[in-house]
Amino acid sequence: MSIGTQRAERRTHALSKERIVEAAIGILDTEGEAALTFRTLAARLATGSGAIYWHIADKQALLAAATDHIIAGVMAEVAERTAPQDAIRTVALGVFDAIDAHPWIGAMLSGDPWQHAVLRILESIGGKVQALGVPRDALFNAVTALMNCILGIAAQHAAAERLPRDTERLAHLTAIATGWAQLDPAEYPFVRQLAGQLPGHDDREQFLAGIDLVLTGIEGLCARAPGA
Amino acid sequence: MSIGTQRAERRTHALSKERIVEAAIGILDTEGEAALTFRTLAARLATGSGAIYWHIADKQALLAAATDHIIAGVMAEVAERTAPQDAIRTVALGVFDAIDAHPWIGAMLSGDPWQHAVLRILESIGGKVQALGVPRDALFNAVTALMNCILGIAAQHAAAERLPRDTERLAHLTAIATGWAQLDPAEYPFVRQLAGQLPGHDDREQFLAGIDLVLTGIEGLCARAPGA
DNA sequence: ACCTGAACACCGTTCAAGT
DNA sequence: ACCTGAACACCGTTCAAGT
Repeated sequence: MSIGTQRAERRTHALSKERIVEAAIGILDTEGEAALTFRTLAARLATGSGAIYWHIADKQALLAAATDHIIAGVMAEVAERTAPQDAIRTVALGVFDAIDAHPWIGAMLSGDPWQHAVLRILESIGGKVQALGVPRDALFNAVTALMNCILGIAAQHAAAERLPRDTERLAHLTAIATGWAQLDPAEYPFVRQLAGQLPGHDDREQFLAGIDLVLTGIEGLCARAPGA
Repeated sequence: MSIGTQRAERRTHALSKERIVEAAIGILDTEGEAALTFRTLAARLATGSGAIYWHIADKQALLAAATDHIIAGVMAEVAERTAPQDAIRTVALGVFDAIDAHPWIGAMLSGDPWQHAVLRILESIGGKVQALGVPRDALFNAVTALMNCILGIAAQHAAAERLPRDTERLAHLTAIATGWAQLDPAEYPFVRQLAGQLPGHDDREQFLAGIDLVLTGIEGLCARAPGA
């Protein structure tokens, strides 16, 4: 949506929920969460701030709609014709990459379990977990646990990444690790020991390792079930 | 804000970071997240709003300090002399119950991985996971995954619980489930199928089942390591 | 029906001035 | 050193008035 030279060009079409949501995503992605206000959004859409309320209830609904727009795109892309484990990893990585590309959806996804974007993920994962052979009475807990772990790990990653643009990742992590190393040895022996591994770790690998732990646990549920 | 008898009693001692944090927790717990402003907090402390800034950097630091205060209390209570698995479950349930009692810490814990409260949990869990016999090169990923799952699942629960006081839990869940059941069968077959189990489920059991999945996965890591 | 933009009721934060 | 509270620069949201 980068128009380059001028921004608030004359409106060619009427306002719509979709155009508002896309403009909001543009602001969130390029200028960050704090930059999205009804005033900046109205300016970009070349309208009054009150006009937005004709199409969207309030700011929370706007953010939920923006999140849903992105997650819907991700879920539409994941292929179906692979083994359940791989399909689940694909969905999980899709969510991870989406949060990485749009950090602001991290807080949204882990902040409201009833929003539509979460339902999409639940649906996408659900059938695959079922295909794994999880017994019926364990399915509810297994699927929700898996989804919450995906959202939880990905959200923490997104929050960790949310730092001043000029700070480089390695320098930032090194600074944090130095802080860990200086903690009281009597109170924080384990965290101190972990400090050295912090700067060098790979986020994506860390994420997938976490998902695989949950998948291993879910496979354990299937062992006692008969059949495939 | 109901002053009851009277709230803003004469200050007997000087302001301190601890007194400010405790007053903030009081407001957050009794009146909710939206009710905490520097004005209401200053009123309760019988001081000017600017005085708070002498002791605490800004609102984010205030919320982080309040979260740390609560988590520090929880971590101090967990016993040490049990088997690693049980000890981990105890810590996890402690976090779950703390988020249940103080829903506002849910968003805080899953929104900033570098805050001190998260370090406390990491430290508390870390030694126990190590005691489980996880190989050195898998420890970092295993511990962070477990912690993020604990925070992720508990945060989703806290967010789900954050609803108008007059709505009763069962009625609310039933309404959500009805919405699920009315989704398009072609697009949401799985979620529709899950709808029936939503109103009757037990949150605490759901949480523990999720943690146990991760623990099973972690035990799988230990199998290939020699020794205990 | 849909849009405009001033107005309302707030915020977090700062800072000159007090003690 | 520590506190006061008015002032500043914002918010989200509403609503009479326009087209």
